[in-house]
Parts: sequence; C-alpha cells; structure tokens
Amino acid sequence: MESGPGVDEFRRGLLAWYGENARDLPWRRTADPWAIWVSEIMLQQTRVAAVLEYYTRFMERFPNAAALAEADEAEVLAHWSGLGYYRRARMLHQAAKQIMAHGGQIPRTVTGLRELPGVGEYTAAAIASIAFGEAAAVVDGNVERVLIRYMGQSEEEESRALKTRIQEEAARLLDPERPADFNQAMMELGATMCLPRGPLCLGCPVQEGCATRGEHVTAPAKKMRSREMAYGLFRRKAWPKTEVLLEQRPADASLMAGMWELPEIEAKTAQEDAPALTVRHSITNTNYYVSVFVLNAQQSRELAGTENTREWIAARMLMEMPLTGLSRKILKRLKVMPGYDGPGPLHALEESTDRIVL
DNA sequence: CATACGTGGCG
DNA sequence: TCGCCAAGTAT
Repeated sequence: MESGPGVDEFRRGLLAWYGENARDLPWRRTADPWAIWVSEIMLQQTRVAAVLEYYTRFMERFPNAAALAEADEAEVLAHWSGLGYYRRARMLHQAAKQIMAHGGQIPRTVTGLRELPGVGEYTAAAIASIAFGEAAAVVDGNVERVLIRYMGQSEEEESRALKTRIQEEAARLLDPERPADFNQAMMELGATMCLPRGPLCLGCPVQEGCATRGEHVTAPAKKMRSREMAYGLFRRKAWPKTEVLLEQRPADASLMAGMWELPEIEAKTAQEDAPALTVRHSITNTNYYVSVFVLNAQQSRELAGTENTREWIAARMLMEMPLTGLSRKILKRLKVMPGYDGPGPLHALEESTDRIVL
C-alpha cells in the first residue's frame, strides 16, 4: 500500500535531476528556520529575481525573529517597500512578536506553524519540511501544474476534487526520507522545466511516467482596466537639503495602508510643461498610466485638501520610509533617491551627487 | 469559494 | 499601450 506504481522511479529521477540542476539561492545555503521562513514569505506570489534584491538586506537587518519583533512596523515596511503584498510583512512582524511572547521558539510542525499569521497550508508545509524535516508535501502553483500534467486531468472533474487529488498525489510521491529536497525539487521542476507554456519535456526527469507530456489548460484571464493619474513631485530647499512632499495613505486603506507616496494631482489640470516622467504601473487588474510633474513648494498650496498626513521629507531620509512601490520607482527614476546596488545594506544618498537631475 | 492584495519583466 | 505572469493567504 505504501508505494504505488513508479513512485521510486519518480523520486529517484526527480532528486537526481535536482542534485544536478538546483539553483544556488541564499535560502538554500542555510538550515536556519528563520531564514527559511523569511524566504518562504517573500516568495509568495513573487519571482525569485525580485526576492533576491530584498532577502539579504532584510536578513542583515532582521537576522532573527527577536530582531524583527523589536522593530517598528514602519521600518519593517521600509525594508519591504517595493516587494508588494505588504500584508505579508505586517503578518511576519506579528508572527515574530507572537513567537517572542511565547518563549522565542519557531514551531517545528505543520500544525504549530499553521497558527502563525501569514502562514497558510503551503508555507507551513514548506517550513516544516525544509527547516525541520517533517514529511509534509507542499502544493504551490508549480507543484499543482506539474502534478496536473503528470496525472492527467479529465474535462468534467470538479475543481474541488482535483485539488484533493493533487494533494493526495503530492503526499503519495513525497520521499519521506528527503522531504526538504523532494519538495524543493518539485517546485524547481515547475519553475524551470514544467513551464506554464512551452514545457521542456525532453529534459524532464519524470517524463516517462507523465500522462500528458505537457498539455495544460489555463483559465481565461481577467480583463485589465486602465486609469490615468498624475503625481506631483513638490520640492523645496537646495541640495543636499532637498525635501519632497509626501502623503501617508490611511491606516485603514485596503491598498498599501499606512505607506507613503507622492501627492496625487489632477490629471487633467493643464500643466505648462510636459511631465518629467511617465510610467505604467499595474496593480492587480488595473494598469495605471502615471504622469509625474515636478513642481515647487509654492505650487503645493494648490493641492486639494486631504484628511491624510502630508510631510516634507528630506531626500536622504527616503530610504527609510515605507514608500509604495510606485512612488519608490518614481523617486529613483528622478534621482531624488538612490537605487540599490543589488543586495546589501541601505546606502546613504551619495555626497557626490550634486543636484537633482530632471 | 471568489476576491483582494503589488510588482517588474517580457512579448 | 496591454495581457500575463510568480514558491499564497486571509476573508
């Protein structure tokens, strides 16, 4: 009853392939549960390439749960700024506090981990297996796609039944001797070989037992909406004391609550000059076409009133602000704040930069 | 169970 | 200028 057809071959083939092809990623070089936990949260719905730009810097500042628990939320968000899904950062912060309030030990089991805010079925299984060796099968988007293809799928199967079948198949195939490697191998296979479109079946280690060799129906996508808007980059004082006007989103906003951004201005208002910058920014299913106008302190008086907090922020402080990704992007493009040189500590605004370039 | 939640890159 | 994604969770 233990192993159905082909299970041993599946495990052997997959693990051998993973041994040869695993990408060298920072969170694969550690056995520290905290480091693995942080990586799993950052990787939720987020590309590896994007996480790499944040992970090391975050871990240097918050090397353990205690460090994060002691930090202010604003600083946590500042280190997450641009990564998206900020609720993840808030929940991770809450979870760290929760752990420190209960003795400081990270739970070692799926059941225990599942209690933590921000840790769902996938993440609990990932941490339990990778950090603690529990034989729990992970099912993320990659694994789901791999298994649907591997098992085959009938037209009339209900989605609930399919989910169950995927979970069961993942558990059946899981190598109980090496759950950490097996789970990561499954995800790696989905991420690098069993691609959503154009799967690389010829190089697939489990091709032989695969029912479909790559067929996969994808759900029709939702329509994108478009919206035009404009931001004002209001500035005052000369370099290096330059300040820009920022506005804080309401604490109860559904989107990016409590984070700071440039003040929005009337998109239609006749601006004398062309925008200093135009960018597209898509959030969920809305494409924002954003124009940014550079304005002076005088003109800030023409701003519409708001309940929100507005403050003049020194350019050199921007790195420490929990900015929205869009405002961060704009401030970097306009060289009001420096970009990152990849992973590493935050660096201060360089003194060599003479003045704002527009 | 559907929906909201962010972002940057690519064709 | 536009569609689609990528290691999910909470409600």
